[in-house]
Amino acid sequence: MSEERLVTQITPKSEDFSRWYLDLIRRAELADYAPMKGMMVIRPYGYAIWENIQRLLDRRIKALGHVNAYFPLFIPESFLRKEMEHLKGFAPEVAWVTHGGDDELEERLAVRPTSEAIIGYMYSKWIQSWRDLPILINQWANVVRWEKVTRPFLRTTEFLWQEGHTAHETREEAQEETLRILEMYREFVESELAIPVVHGRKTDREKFAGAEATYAIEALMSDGKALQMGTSHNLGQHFARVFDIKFEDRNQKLQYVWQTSWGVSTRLIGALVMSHGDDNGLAFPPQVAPIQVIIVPISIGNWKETVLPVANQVKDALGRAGFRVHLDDRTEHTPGWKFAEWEMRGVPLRLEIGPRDVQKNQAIAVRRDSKEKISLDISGLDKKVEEMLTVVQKALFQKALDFQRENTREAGNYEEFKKIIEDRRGFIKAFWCGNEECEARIKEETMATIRVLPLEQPALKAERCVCCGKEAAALAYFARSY
RNA sequence: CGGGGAGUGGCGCAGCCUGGUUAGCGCGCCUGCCUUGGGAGCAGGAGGUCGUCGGUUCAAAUCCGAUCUCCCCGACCA
Repeated sequence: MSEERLVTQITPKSEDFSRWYLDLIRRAELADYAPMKGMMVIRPYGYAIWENIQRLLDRRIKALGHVNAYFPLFIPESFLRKEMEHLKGFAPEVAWVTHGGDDELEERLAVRPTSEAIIGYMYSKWIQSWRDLPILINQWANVVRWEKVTRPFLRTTEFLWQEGHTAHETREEAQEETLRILEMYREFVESELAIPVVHGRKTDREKFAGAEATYAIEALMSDGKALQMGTSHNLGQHFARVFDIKFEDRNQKLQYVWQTSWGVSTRLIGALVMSHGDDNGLAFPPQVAPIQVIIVPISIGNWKETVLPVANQVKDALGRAGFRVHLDDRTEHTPGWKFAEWEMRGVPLRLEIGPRDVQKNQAIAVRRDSKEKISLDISGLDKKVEEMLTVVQKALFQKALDFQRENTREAGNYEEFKKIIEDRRGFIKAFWCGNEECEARIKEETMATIRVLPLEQPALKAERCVCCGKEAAALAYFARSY
């Protein structure tokens, strides 16, 4: 019966993945539509996830020597125009400010779609000597891209992200930084978000406008489509030349700096929904869950005198131990209703405390991911909770990893490739000749694109391109993507 | 941006084709009683002017036009 009721609220995942995703985001109060096209409000329950992501990622960014700063939201048009390749990449989706009050501006201002231009300009003022390098700056900001098709969290007109911008003395240093960040993202997403990824280089066709090389982490969502989770760009000296970012090197020669830029966005929240959610709702990894432990008192008889005080003690104890814990002591809902509600909201661990439990000085702990129930002694509960959250975190990752492995297939020829994409989706590992025409043809005919070229490439012998049959240049991961 | 579908109390929908009293239904919400170990029950009650603007008409949720927004399918992207 509870299953039937849920169905009326959230479309089952198997029936319509897209509606399931949208229903869930609104029912769980992660976000709501704003009245302007493509814009959303991130509600407190959703924003709490972003705060957790920020905290956990910011720690890693700083551990690698970066510092935070903040650059302006507006960028003069002439700055964007200096880098035509960059401008062409973003021009169709830039929002322009043309007036200040009633007065028309002499020069239009772009609402930043990304900050390379304004940061490049500032770096040119700040950098003179090799002693000024490297510059390792990160910014937490909002950016605007006037996208034609939008989806909550996955692609919105305005979104929140973190963008790192570094400048280095040598090409090698910049490349090292680019890969160091890629690894940081991989480790962060896998260990904190419990989402397994594949990582590697993007093809020229898919790389960032103005970059020499783009690297990315990509994950498989549970509908078999890939989602780009983060990118790290080696910008070479493109922007340095345009913005005249020069320094006198150790040999007293004037040269341009070598730059990188990299970012992850609120899209990660959408990835959490699509990776771990099921027909009962969300399932958050404990590391980023807004609430890690929900306490539901079993309200029977004089529970307010007997059960509630114990529940409060447990809440306080877990709170002191550092857990994000919430006690649902509302009187207008039954325990059963609360069970279903908090499962839908993805809380990883539930503690049920009723009169019987109080008698025995115990609580019932229930995992969101497996529904497994066990009794725990209330004394020393924090240790047990810690253990269970660790187990849930690992189990979610393992489940997602199993899914990724089951849905990563090899295609030896184009017929196989097409069949897999049609029937199963998922990742396809296949060889590619390196020719952009094959890449384009595959996209045209199957809607699949090269997500990444893995960094660790097998030694090539007589392998053939899955599309044209000519000599292969690289192994690639293909998928249909968001 | 092209093709298709849709906007009616908080949510999900019916009504529209064939204009005509107080715009219905389920869930939710409020009050009371009674319940509470997997989304309880009964009784009473509040809440909408039909996305927005304009037109046709004696009369518009219903017909016509424009516009905004959402969803799906394609072309473009964190």
